[in-house]
Amino acid sequence: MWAPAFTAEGVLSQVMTTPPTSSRPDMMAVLEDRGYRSTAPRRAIIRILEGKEEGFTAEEIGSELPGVGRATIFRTIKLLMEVGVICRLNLIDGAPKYSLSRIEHHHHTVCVRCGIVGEFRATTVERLMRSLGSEIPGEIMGHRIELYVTCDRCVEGEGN
Amino acid sequence: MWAPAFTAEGVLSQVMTTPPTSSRPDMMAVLEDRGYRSTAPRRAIIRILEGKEEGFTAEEIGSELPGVGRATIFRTIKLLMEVGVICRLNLIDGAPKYSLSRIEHHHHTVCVRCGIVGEFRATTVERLMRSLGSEIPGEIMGHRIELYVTCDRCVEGEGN
DNA sequence: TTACATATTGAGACAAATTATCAAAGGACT
DNA sequence: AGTCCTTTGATAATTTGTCTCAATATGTAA
Repeated sequence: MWAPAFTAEGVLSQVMTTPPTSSRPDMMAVLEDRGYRSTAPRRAIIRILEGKEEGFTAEEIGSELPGVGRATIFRTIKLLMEVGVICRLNLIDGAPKYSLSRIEHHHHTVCVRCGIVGEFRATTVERLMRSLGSEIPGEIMGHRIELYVTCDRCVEGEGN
Repeated sequence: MWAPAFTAEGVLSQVMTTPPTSSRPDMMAVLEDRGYRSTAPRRAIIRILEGKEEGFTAEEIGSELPGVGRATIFRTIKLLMEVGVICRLNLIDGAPKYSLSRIEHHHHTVCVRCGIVGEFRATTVERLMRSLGSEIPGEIMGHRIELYVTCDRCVEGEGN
């Protein structure tokens, strides 16, 4: 068990990494607000997700919850993405991973070695995106930025 | 058959979209330079790829080349990615798609409706990435930016 | 141009990540 | 409790790749 890849520290509005304790939405409440029912499997999945600070895979959740069907795991993940409380990202090789969305709009860092996921938000990024908008044809609907890094932890443990 | 989502026009170093005729590397030559053999299946795949202006899927290539084994399609795509002449990107839902790399380093626009892919390069993006580097823990190894848009064509044909 | 060592291919099994089907079970509301 | 509609689990099917392995094609040296 270890601390998240990084925490906010000395960074201002420019670049803002997420402290692990930043407030998260009550995921079940969000679902209920949208008319979805509060069921035991959903609550179980959400409870597991709440402990995930650095991204997770569907398989990971599944194996922590034998008893809950695989299809339900995927259905719930999909639902949570729809309502915006988790989001999907891709490792360099395209392998899927999910992450909690604790701050409105953000982007991810993914360690190319261990796959650990971090979040950051930078107002400059948003500003840039807005200005790109006027140069690029079509209506911009959204964007995704993934920063591939070698996390501090992997840099240190280089030799093993 | 239709024109690419957009072409360079009135945009300078700031944002630079790719004109469809921009010079592309001779993909087979690139492979040979790396010691890979020039085989009939590889040449066939590359010939198809050369006609793809807006991104393609592996399945698409496969169905245009019955006769070439599925494994070979994937192997060749992988090889071309390794040598850097094509790259992989993800649709909003995570579905994979590939695109020719006609400019060194670039990013993609993907239509959320029709999936058509465009490329752009913006020096501002690179500058931003460099500055993010100093704020984010770990060594930045690379990044991926995808802009999800509704392309002009889909905006027009709204009602069908 | 033949001859060989090795790279490449195609078929098909296998794997991972989802999605679809459908009958059974579970919530919400009266 | 009863009803209606949502959700679930099991399992089949799909999609996107990778692996194995025997058969074939290439590049190069003779």
